[in-house]
Amino acid sequence: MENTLTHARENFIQGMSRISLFWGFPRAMGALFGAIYLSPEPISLDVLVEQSGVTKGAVSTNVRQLERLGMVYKHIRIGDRKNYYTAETDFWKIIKGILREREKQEFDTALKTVGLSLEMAQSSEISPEEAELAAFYQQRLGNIQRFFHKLDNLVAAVLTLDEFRLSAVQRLFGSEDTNS
Amino acid sequence: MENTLTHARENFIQGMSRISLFWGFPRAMGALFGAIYLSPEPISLDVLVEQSGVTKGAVSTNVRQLERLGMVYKHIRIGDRKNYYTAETDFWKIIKGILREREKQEFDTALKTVGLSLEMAQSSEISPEEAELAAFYQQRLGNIQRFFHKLDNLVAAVLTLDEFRLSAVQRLFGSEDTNS
DNA sequence: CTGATCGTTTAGAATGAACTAAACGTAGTG
DNA sequence: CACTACGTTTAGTTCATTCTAAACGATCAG
Repeated sequence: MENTLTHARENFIQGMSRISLFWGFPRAMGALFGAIYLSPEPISLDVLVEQSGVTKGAVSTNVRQLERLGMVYKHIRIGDRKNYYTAETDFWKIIKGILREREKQEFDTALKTVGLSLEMAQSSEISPEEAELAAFYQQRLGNIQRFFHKLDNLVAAVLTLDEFRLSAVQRLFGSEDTNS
Repeated sequence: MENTLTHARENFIQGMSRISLFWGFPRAMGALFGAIYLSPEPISLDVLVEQSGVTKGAVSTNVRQLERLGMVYKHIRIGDRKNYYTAETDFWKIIKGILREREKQEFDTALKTVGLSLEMAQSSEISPEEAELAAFYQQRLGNIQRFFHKLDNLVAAVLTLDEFRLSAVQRLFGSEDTNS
């Protein structure tokens, strides 16, 4: 336990918990990914329990989430009832997976809602004395709708980038490695 | 209440609540921004209470958050103790503000944590029999550190884009307005 | 068939954030 | 100087999510 590498791992796992939480995932998910990522061989559920400090049930649940997001992979060995996990090491791929998973879907419902309000504001049942307000609504709702479309397209565009083009884009803008 | 425009507004406010929640903000924040955004004139706190269905205390708190994020502006009228608010309509500016506010800071702490673990893994106090594992840790931690740096730079790059260049970038990739 | 060892599921507890309601302070008004 | 009309703060409650612990079911070994 007073091992330096163990400390490094524990610190990393803790950091990944924070990050996970920040991105709206359960704390345990980050911790588990951290542990799996720092395992040189496929890691089993019981070792995960020990290294991450998460109970068995939670490990079972959260590891499945990770799998669903394409962040880890399950390995089954013949004649061995344990499950072993390895981490996806292509982070860019992970990001893309997550964006696809949640951002996309949420964007659609957002657009649908704004669209509905916009339709209402364009409705013919609006009395003359409200015409001015209706025009204002139409303008504002139209603007936000266009913006969401733009953002949606931007995200979609980013999703088409592969690792190679990503670097290219970054070089395009700047300040690569200005520190340390 | 059976007014069409009112329905449009209520639907929009509700949608903004969802979005707010999704981005990790309180539900009330989105609702309030929605109400302010759809007000043709600077809107006062009591009207906000009425339109958003949020209580006075919460309005006071959340509206200040919105102000801090640069999403709304406070207007004071001489000889009038009420506060009036208007919405920032440049959404790109808003996004940038939010990114600066949270993403940036969180990225820094993430990088610091990974850096610390990496240092530990490079420590000289590591026994020979752990050398192999240490090398593995160094590799993995180095990789994730580089990735975070890349991502950080990417976000920073996006933050430098103004409305004009943004459109240019989007046109660069694609599918502008393929629907509706 | 029995026992042991897995992973999964579930019911309940704990945690933390956000909302409500009410008290508070303050600034204008008559 | 009261009185009223504001915005702010706070204490307590509600609510949703996540974690734990334990029961469960299934699979493999002997």
